[in-house]
Amino acid sequence: MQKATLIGIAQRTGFSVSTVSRILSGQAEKYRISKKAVEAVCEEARRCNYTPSLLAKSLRMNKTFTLGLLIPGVDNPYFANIASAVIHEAKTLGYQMIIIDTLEDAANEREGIASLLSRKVDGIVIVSSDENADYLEEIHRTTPMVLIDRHFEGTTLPYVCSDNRQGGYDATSHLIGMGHRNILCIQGVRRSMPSRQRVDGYHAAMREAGLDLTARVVGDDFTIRNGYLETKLAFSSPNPPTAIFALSNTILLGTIKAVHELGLHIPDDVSIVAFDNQIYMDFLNPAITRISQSTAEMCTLAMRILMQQISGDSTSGVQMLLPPKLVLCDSVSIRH
Amino acid sequence: MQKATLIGIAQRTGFSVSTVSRILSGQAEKYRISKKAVEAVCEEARRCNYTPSLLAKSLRMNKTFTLGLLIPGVDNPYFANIASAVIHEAKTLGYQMIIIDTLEDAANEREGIASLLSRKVDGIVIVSSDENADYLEEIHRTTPMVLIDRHFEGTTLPYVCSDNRQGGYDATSHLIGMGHRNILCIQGVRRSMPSRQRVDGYHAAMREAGLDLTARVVGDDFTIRNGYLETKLAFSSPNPPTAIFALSNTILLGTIKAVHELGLHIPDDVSIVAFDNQIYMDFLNPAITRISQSTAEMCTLAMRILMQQISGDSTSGVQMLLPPKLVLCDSVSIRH
DNA sequence: CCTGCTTGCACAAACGTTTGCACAACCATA
DNA sequence: TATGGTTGTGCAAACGTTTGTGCAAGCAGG
Repeated sequence: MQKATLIGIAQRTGFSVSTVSRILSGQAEKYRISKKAVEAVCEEARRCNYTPSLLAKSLRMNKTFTLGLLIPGVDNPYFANIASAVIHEAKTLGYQMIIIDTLEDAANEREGIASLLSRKVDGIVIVSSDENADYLEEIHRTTPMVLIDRHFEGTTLPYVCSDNRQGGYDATSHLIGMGHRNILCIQGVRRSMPSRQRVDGYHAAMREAGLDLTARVVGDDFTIRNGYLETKLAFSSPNPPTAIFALSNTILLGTIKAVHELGLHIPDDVSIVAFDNQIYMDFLNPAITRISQSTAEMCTLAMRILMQQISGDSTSGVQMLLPPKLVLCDSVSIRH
Repeated sequence: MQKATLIGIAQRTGFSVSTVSRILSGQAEKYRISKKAVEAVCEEARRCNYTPSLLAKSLRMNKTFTLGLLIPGVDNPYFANIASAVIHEAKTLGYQMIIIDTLEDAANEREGIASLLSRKVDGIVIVSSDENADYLEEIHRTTPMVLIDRHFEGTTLPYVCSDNRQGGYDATSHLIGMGHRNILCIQGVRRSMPSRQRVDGYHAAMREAGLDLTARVVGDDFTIRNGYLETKLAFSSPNPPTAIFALSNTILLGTIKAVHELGLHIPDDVSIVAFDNQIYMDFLNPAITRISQSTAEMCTLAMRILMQQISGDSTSGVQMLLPPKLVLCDSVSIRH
């Protein structure tokens, strides 16, 4: 049986394994290997369709050219964007990605990380669903890692996230500027930093406008269901909001569904601002005013930070917040 | 330096590598290893935080517990759905997924496959962007593989796809049944089987209704841009359609944008039926009548087929078409 | 003819596992 | 006292690479 390995080729060409290895890894002239040998080996390699085993190579070199990405939900378009950007970035850097969907569950996350470590990935990119950073800090002592989208307080872990507080503030200020006082804020997973900071920004803007008392924050999930439920609840209350700040694209969809069912119109009956910038938001009628995060840039920067760690540059601990952008559309009306 | 490997543990506990291996891989009682040994080894393994190297294990066992998924675009929500389903299915089966985004490009696809083979993945799931199946057939001779969503003619490669012809037929029939005669069909990537078969179904329905002459098929891409362009073009023609059949969710978005810009209303001025079932379609105003594919089921079945190949059951060559479903919403009006 | 440099290649260890085989020690039976 | 089975463990090969070291042959200069 013909084996398409260095050993097989060595036997069939009569050269040693080391020579074959050097030739096939492009180090022929560095080791001054004869033309004859190079040709014979290449010829045979082509003939038997040689594919180097990255497994063996990785074992020997202690490098896998593989990275891990953990995200809370591939199905959420926002995270799909992140996955897409990370995959492309990785490819241009010569890496392959293993994707793990943690479903917003810390246990899944840990299990996933264990699996990645066992596979000796060269680095980990993570949108964490964990409550605190201790576990990750521990891992980071031995493995390159970068947080994306969600970070932790008081940690030295490198991260690239949006300035969510600013985003929350901008969105709320915009609504206030348009004359709204009774603004409902529907948040995502409470423990997550993005949600907390967006809410912070919301509160800051409300306070600044002397609206502390009318501030209302509800919900606890980045899901359509959550947006739907909280919107319905709010409008069955004695004092329904004139505007809603939906803290994610999924929450937005739920809100819209509820609003439609209630027979209300956007923006005449209720104004809406959402977080995230999904393409379909342009096609909703009306198009949704929103806070756009620069996902692509976030991923590019994160990957750069990861690569630095991998290549051993000790300039670790880089932490960045990217400014979000208010995108004005047609879902906010003036309130007199 | 303390090494967290079998060898290290063996040295530190005084047992042999083989004994340690058997203990740590849960074969202790099979080999009748003493309680004392088991305890000592487990203790030490815990202490030094032992993580088995899947690299070494894979090399030895010739099995990586890793699969590859190639898709034309993670950013397209339809493919994101597929990725999500495949990842979950894989996880329950004990596999990890490497995701490759081919961007609808055959060269990327081949490169990606080469990379996967080099990593010795146990199997490949693929939504192919290639023109024909020759290359894949070649690979399939040595590697378990299953096609998803897109298949090829006259191939023995196993696949699980939607019955796109049926879907195209159903969508078009529905429009015809509602009184439409001038129906524009905006297709996706022409060479892809889904697009071709949906168009086939469209033609069949038109022919059946004696509308061969008014049939019109345009476009060549599963993108928003394509939908937008072709819709604009169609409405600048002397004989604009009364209904549009958009062959994907992305094309639909482009069409909607164009329709809005043209100041037309759905469904009063123009009726629309789309392919794919994305959640946001429910939130467009009006909600879009569509042909829904059972993505989750498709992936489950595909993974089952793949697992059969991996476990060596020679019941290969399973090819399935799943029936799509017409979901009636509000984007089609009656035409008298 | 001896020395020393270049050229071209081979040997063998190492990476961290799994596993077939061997084997010593012990015990029970004949 | 042999014989034979059980119990607990170790040895070493194998998986497919990379790479430091060694070395023989050829050649030039003294």
